[in-house]
Amino acid sequence: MSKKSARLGPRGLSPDEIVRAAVELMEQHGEDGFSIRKLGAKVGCDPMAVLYHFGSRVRLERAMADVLNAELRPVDPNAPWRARLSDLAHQYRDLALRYPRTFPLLLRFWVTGPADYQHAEMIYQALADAGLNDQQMADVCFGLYASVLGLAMAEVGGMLKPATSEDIAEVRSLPPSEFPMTTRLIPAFERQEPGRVYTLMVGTILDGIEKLLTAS
Amino acid sequence: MSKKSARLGPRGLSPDEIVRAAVELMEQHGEDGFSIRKLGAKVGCDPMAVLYHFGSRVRLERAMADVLNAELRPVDPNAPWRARLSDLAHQYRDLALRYPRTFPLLLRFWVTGPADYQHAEMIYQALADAGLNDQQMADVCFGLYASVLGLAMAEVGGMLKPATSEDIAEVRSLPPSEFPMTTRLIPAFERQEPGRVYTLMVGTILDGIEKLLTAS
DNA sequence: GGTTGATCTCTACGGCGTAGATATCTAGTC
DNA sequence: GACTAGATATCTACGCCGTAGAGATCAACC
Repeated sequence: MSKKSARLGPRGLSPDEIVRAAVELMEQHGEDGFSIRKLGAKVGCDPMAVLYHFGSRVRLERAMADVLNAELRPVDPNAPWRARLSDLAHQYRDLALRYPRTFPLLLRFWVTGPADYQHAEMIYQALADAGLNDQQMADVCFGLYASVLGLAMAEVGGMLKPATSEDIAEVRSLPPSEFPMTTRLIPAFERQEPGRVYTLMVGTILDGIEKLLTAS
Repeated sequence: MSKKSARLGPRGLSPDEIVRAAVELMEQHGEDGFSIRKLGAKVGCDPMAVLYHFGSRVRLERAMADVLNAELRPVDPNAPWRARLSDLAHQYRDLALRYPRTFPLLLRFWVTGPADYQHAEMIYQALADAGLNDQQMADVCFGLYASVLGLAMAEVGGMLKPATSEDIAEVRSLPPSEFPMTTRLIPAFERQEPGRVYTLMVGTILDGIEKLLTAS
């Protein structure tokens, strides 16, 4: 039961272990500190063994993205559609926070594997329950997914961080006559909380979806 | 008047020309075909001359992102706030379509330079005219920006493309019992139009922002 | 015990970013 | 016009990268 791979080679390497080590390496040292050679050193094998199992660096990265996607859990199908979509959106945020340096791979490979279809199915279901028509469902599903990933990326990319004193200093140096709103908002920047921005924005998008219903 | 740089070196290289050539090279050959050595060959100078002017590859990429940002034009301050935000959102989409291979740099460097502050100021103004309070303005501005960039990225990354026959075949191979919605939506996938998805989604987000007003 | 095929390692190649020393050119001073 | 100082551009070399291709190793089966 502890061995999941039926057939292992002489070295006992399994692709699963390798890709998990890859994600760990990426999280520890970031993109710049990530290479197939270092991954080989980490798992204790020749770098070419990694390439034997994955074919190329790009395909390894796809597999890494798939590892992240596989951590998403199904939403409660009995919950209201808004709760389901909100849940899923926050799961993506949690994923981004848990794997900040690997998460960007999800943007490079929009569809990483079969698991994606299951997530999409959940979104379609929720949108159908909301009452959208087929065309709207297809469009909104893509749009919602792209927006949510953009929001999560902004967070791991550092855009949603509360402003540092340097940021504030930079904003203060702007001429207030040209940037009246920006300077006026300085106190708001200092109160920036990524979680609140994310939640507010997801709620805003869901409100917009709800509006679609009344319009049609 | 045609010379914009007051002081040029012996070779006549200007950072402006170099960075423009860099964007062109990126668009022609993509990220994999982009390197400082090739850029040097393109502009006809030693690769190290490029690094002399930009310090490092990362700083060059920042400058490339800034070139794209600089192409955004101010929105009409007399237009209604929705029209202004919609205009700006579609400008980002156009930018992505015009520079599909360089555009991802905007996600790597959320703030590329001073021009960004002017765009942010426009958004703040629009949101203020809409009637949001300060905290909402700060939060929504970040969230809107992240969402719009996510949508634009999805488009250049290929997620919003109309489904190819291969995609359709892949979806058809899913068991309809497990993926009832996904299989039902196949006709909608075939009718996918990136522009419509983008417009719908931007409208949806703006609707959500409007809803914020009534709530508070 | 020998064969076979999957697994893994070794070696080498061309390309990369860039540090550091060096050359070249311009502008300013006398 | 010669001299200098500093900006501009080049040259060389280093260590790293992804990966192609050939070869070694080993488990499973006849």
